[in-house]
Amino acid sequence: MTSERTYHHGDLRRTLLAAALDVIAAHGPDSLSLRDLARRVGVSHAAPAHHFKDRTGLLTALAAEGYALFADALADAPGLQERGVAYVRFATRHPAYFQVMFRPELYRADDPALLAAKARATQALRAGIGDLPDAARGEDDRLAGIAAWSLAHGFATLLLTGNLSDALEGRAPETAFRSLTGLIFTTRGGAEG
Amino acid sequence: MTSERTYHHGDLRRTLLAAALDVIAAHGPDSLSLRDLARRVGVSHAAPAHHFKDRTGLLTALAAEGYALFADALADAPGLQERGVAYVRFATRHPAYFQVMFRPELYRADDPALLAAKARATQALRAGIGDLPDAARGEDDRLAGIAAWSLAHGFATLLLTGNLSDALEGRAPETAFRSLTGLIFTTRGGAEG
DNA sequence: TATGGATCTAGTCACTGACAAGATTCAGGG
DNA sequence: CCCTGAATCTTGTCAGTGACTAGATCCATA
Repeated sequence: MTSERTYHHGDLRRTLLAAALDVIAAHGPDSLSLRDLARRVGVSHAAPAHHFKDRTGLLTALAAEGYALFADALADAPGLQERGVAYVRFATRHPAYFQVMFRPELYRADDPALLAAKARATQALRAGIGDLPDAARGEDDRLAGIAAWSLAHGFATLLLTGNLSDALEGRAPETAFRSLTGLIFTTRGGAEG
Repeated sequence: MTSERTYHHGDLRRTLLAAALDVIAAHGPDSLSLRDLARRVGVSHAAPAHHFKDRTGLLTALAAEGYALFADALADAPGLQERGVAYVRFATRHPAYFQVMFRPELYRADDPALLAAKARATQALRAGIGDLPDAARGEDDRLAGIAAWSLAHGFATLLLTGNLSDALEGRAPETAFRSLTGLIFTTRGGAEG
């Protein structure tokens, strides 16, 4: 498919997304250029526009994909603590997705596909704090949920920005996060799913 | 000074930084353009280069200033919990500084002035977890320090990206964060400075 | 094999960051 | 008072980018 070049690429959309992930993982979302992407893939500079309309469109597609994968990763994790670990693991394994997802100014936050995937991820994140909807929960449970989210998100973010590299001293991030949460949440018995 | 326009601006450097803060607070660091900045201030498009060399230079200066203000804000806060509240308050009051500070790809992380300011902020952040250096502390204290940092940073980051707007339901962020930390850290007695 | 839609190319425009060369202003010494 | 050097700012230019338009090519299908 990709070896013999024809006029029609075959799966340009998928190829562009993959290339974009590479670039973002290596140099961040800011340095992502549609023209550079087109050059890498070997198409004209305007080809990406047909699949994504514009740069924001491509990043919107990436964010939607990211939220879908994120929801899967969270849903597979048993218990609150392991869901936090899965959160951190996702950030380290898929830094490109993660960075785009949490920079809403990069994409169209009202995109239907993205909203659906994000809702699924939010759902997976909330599960286990209590299976009740937000409104039916106690104030403390809601705050604890925000706390757990903040803890995982802060750890992941600091990690990706290089702010924990010396503090961890070579420890695996996931392991450090697991023992860290154990330290905090054991007294409240928050480790059950 | 600013009313009567002469060839020499008077304090162009300061004026450019202020304008940059406005733009970043309104539209994020990505949309910051040196040429737009020059237009706003009323100088030629190349004038900013003399003070900051390039775009990265301007953002480096902003980050350094931000870390200095951040260190002050943290140092003024009594106790670990209030230091966390100060962390969140800084993020909400100075979103432009905060965003730039925690996106190291935007600036020159090896800049001496920036390193000094950042070291001061790190010092202020660590104070109270234990006045010992990292290496002399117990494993648990070190992890608890990372946890506290992650919690505050995650909360602040989620807040600025709009991810907590519905979860907080109109509550003041600082207040919510205070009760949230109280919920978690009370059992460990981590509220003393 | 003809047709219409999907996919991709080529050309262009305004904008940006970076650089180079020159103009203006200021401070200080003769 | 003028002269000189340094600091500050302007003008001109170049390559790279996102976005848009028109047109070329290919494919399915009838």
